[in-house]
Amino acid sequence: MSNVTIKEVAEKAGVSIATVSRVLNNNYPVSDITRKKVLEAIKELNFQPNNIARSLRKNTTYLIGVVIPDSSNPFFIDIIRGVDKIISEEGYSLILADTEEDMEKEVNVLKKLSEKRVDAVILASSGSKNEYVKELIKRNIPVILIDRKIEGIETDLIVSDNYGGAYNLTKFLIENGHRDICIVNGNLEVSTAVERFEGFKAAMHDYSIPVYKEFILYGDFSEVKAYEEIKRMIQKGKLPTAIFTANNRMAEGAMVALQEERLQIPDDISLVTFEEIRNQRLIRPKLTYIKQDGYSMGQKAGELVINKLKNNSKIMPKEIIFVCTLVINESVRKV
Amino acid sequence: MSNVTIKEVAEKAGVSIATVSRVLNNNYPVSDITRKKVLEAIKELNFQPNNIARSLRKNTTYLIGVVIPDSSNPFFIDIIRGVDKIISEEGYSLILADTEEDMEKEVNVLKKLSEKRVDAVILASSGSKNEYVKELIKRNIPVILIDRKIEGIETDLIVSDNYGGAYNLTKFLIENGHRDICIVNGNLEVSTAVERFEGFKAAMHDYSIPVYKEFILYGDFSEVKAYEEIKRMIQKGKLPTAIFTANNRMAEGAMVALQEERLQIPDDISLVTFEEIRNQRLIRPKLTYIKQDGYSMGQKAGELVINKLKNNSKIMPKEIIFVCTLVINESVRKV
DNA sequence: GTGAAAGCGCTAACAT
DNA sequence: ATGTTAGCGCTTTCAC
Repeated sequence: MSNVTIKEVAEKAGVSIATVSRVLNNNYPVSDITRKKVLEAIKELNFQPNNIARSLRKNTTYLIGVVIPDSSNPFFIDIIRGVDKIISEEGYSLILADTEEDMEKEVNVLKKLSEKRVDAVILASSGSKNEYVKELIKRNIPVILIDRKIEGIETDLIVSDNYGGAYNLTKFLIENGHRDICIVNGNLEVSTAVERFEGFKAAMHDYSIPVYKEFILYGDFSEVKAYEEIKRMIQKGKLPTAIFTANNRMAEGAMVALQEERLQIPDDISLVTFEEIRNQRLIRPKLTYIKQDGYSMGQKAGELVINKLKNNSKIMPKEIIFVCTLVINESVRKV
Repeated sequence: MSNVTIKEVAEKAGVSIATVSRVLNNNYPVSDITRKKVLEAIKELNFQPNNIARSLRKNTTYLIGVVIPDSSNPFFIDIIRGVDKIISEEGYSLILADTEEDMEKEVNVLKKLSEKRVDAVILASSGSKNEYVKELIKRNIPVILIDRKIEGIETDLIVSDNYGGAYNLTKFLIENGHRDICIVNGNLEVSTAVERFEGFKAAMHDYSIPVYKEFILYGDFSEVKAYEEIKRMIQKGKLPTAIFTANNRMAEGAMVALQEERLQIPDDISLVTFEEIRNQRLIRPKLTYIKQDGYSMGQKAGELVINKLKNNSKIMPKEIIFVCTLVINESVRKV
């Protein structure tokens, strides 16, 4: 039931509150003897500084908002872990918000974070348009975009090379003789989905392979939608020789669908995906996929934020692109 | 670069700051005409209330700390999601902290949360002893323990029936004819590990089956430790007919170890585990396991917290036990 | 090296 | 229904 303040400490130590503040912050000269008295009083009273008062005064909360679209996707959890690793060492805490791929929720969440006066926001957006982000920047809250771009926002950006990765993944299929390739897209309101689709189309184009409309499936990054779309395609009867899913969750949905339809990977159909699925090592066959490094991306975001906050730097916004590597396993057959 | 305050709004609207506060909080009568003026001024100035000032004044932050031991374990992420679901609807934000099964980190994290004046803490502890938690409670910060108990703390508690679940899981093995059963324990400083071990031993005892020392493995809930311990046991040459791992991560480690040693589940050896592994559906064989409901546990924790905060209730601490169900799949052979 | 005092932006008790 | 004002707990400028 205690709520000891600096004032009580000052009284107990027989000094002014200013002095207590000085030993607390260690930023002004204080004689050894008074310092000792103050520290003793702090210990005896079990005093704990009130960071809210400090925040009000200094206009900084040591809070960083991290906004992700899907906390059931381990990729975003990796990002979280990377961010936390870096910022917690510097005394910051992480406010986590999951928008569930919903732009309306995203705006509400950002508003809430802004009112709570977070020092910065790291955002993996649910769309490619979000005017409210400009509001944050105007209010002097640095925003770091991670994984997903937003149109018309000049700020730091940390992304994977989605285009290049998708291109290489498609190329790998083509070089293995595949021509009838099905792509399961993510939500095309999101930059990563668009870029992966573009990379796919570019590779097909470069090898002069037609892209059939019935092999372009429109998913939304969720497992269930991918599952449904693939099921529907199969039941229509015309099958591709290979499927490319635009993220890990949709690959999981694809595997379940193929399993249910008794289509063997890779004998009956090949499957590749962007981003590793969970427990890859225990799943047969192991999928050929494009590896992203969410943890490092998160760390990088953390570093950028800290740097920005410490140096209050008006440095030019950085754009950091993580190269993705192609990991070849056993889910592609030569045709 | 803006930082509009209530004062500027008041000036613009030609009223006092108290009136602005009143329309903001909507808790005192204000005439329609003044309200309209104020709202207009707010809109025009793009005013946003400063929650730090409000927090200082009202002594509440609408921040809830959630402390977990391992954010790479989807069970704890489920808990987070459940908590977030409930509290975000009520305007609260979630500060996430991962202690990585490290008690020292845990204490530091709690200290930080306390200084940041979170309204409550939901804690899945890394150990069964944590004196600092008492400190929080003394400081009037409600603490809800989730998943893991702490000795000598009188507070709300949300746990699985670890003892019962482990008992039933062991019983299932026994009823399938197994006698040489190996258990891979979690960190026995943690209540869940102890209770699962106790449940295991009780079942063995009830069926008068000896527990051999060489079949008691001491893991720490991590995949790698379980992997190593099982490898070591196998290489010693004496094999059980079944293995019981005390959590999902260790089951994953076990599967990798068995895979590498070319031991087929369940033909060469049976495997069961507490808590579902990731992507269970895609892994052969599907494991027989004890299902926990992290999401519901998290929701329950959220509800308890909200209830506590809203009613400032001095209700007796609740102890909520989630029954665990045995899910029978194909990883156990009859012997 | 230390103290007095202003003030961060808000809420709420007290006036009117 | 509205205004005045004290004060939440701290930091920091200005004196001395």
